[in-house]
Amino acid sequence: MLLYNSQTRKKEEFIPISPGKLKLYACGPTVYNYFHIGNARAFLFFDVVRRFFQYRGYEVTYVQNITDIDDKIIAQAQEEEVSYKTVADKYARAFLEDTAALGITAPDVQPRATDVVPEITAYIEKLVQHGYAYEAGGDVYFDTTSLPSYGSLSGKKTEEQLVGARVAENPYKRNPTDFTLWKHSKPGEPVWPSPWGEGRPGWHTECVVMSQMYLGETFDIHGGGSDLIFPHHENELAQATALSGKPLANYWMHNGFLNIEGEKMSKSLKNFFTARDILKDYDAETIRFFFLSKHYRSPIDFNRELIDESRKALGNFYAALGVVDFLENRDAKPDLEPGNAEILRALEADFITAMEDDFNTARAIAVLFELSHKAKLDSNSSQLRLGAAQLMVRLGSVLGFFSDLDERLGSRMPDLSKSLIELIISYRAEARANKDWAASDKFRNDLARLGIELKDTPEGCSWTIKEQK
RNA sequence: GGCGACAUAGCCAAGUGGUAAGGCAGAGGUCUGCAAAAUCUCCAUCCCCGGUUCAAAUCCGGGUGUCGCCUCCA
Repeated sequence: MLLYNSQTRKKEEFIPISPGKLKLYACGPTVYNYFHIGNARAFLFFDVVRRFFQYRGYEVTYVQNITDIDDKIIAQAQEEEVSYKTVADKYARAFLEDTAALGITAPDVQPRATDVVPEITAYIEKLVQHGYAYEAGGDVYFDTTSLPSYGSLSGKKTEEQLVGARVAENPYKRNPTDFTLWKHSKPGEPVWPSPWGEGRPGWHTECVVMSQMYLGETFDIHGGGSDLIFPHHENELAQATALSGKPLANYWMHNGFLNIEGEKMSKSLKNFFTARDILKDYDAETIRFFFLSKHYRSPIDFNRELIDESRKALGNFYAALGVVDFLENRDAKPDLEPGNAEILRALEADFITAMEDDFNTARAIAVLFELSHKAKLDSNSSQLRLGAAQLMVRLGSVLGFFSDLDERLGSRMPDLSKSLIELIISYRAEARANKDWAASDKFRNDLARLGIELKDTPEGCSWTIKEQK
């Protein structure tokens, strides 16, 4: 298993801390608004990381924080003219709803910053005691010059930061790169007690505390979007290194950004899409396919034409399932000739190889297409076709596809409805036998209007429910 | 100013030394009452210029172009 480690900027062989176990932490949302489609990419990707390790037999512990203390939440509360807590609760709930709608399995632990404030203040106290942090003007800052290794994750040296000069002047900071651990409160802001007076913790400390609480001093993978490398992850690492002298995570993984029509997504350009909005137009698996069809570290351009393409491509998988009557045969054990069994084994190996090469999901999807092709090919034995379809579903599930075959393939439809459809099809067959094409086409068109698509095959007429969206 | 990424067919996208996966779109054939589906066939020499090598999309150097981070941000 090769992973690209952002810290070393190389692909490295993955060696778990405990054999057969994966401890994974990925940064979750700050709940000040509905999360956008770019966030969705990160959440989806780490969902796939988790799924793949599980498929490979790992016992995975996946922790994702919910940041519910933050300046942006305070600002949003003022804008909506409601309480701070109302905003945090509202968007935390929306986050859970929308990730579930995207087919993302909930992490094993989803701690909230507000639940761990005492632990955070204790952590900051230790940093102060050991000389890595100092109080100034009611705030507490981390002294970046106290840690020689500061900058090792992002490759930034503290001296160079002075040149950039984009950091706002703060008279209390000893060094421009020092970052806030604790902020004193202004009137009307939510507060928690601390040795430095009432205030609230900074973002960087929340994450390091929550990750170590549930995963230990050092865990396997820490992930998030590439913009988090600096300063967020750099600062988490600095705090952890200061206190433990050990790495926070052995591997740092960061997904690439998403552009909208070739431009950076931003509210001012009005090209800002929430996942919630996109889910109104596209189903979750189409969005998932769209993201996974490109490597996770590459930037990706989001536009409707490309997602329409993804939808069509994904439809091929379902077409293959329809061809082999998958629902009726999903549990059947195909009786494969040795040669055919070997073909399927080789394809599964290809899939694993692709995924073990730093999560090459694009190549993994190509394997699914090969399986789909095998399932559809008339000249293949019915046993091979079924076996290919079953493998396609099994491997596709690792990527998060095929989550609701019953719904998608229509077997949840009440038997009465099914019987009615079959009845209409039998009338149409009668009309066709009498070469009454007008009647035949009317039956087909009327059913099509209801979203039921008929296909005449050599074995008779089959029907599928067309995707609604 | 510092750091980094990317450049493959009309579009999307794999591919880090041995002569270009896959998807979408397109063209033609088969099948079909028609449609759809299915199936068969076709469709690139990898931004430019040098270099290394028996051999490079793949390594090195130099260009050009696009993008990101350095400030809250997935």
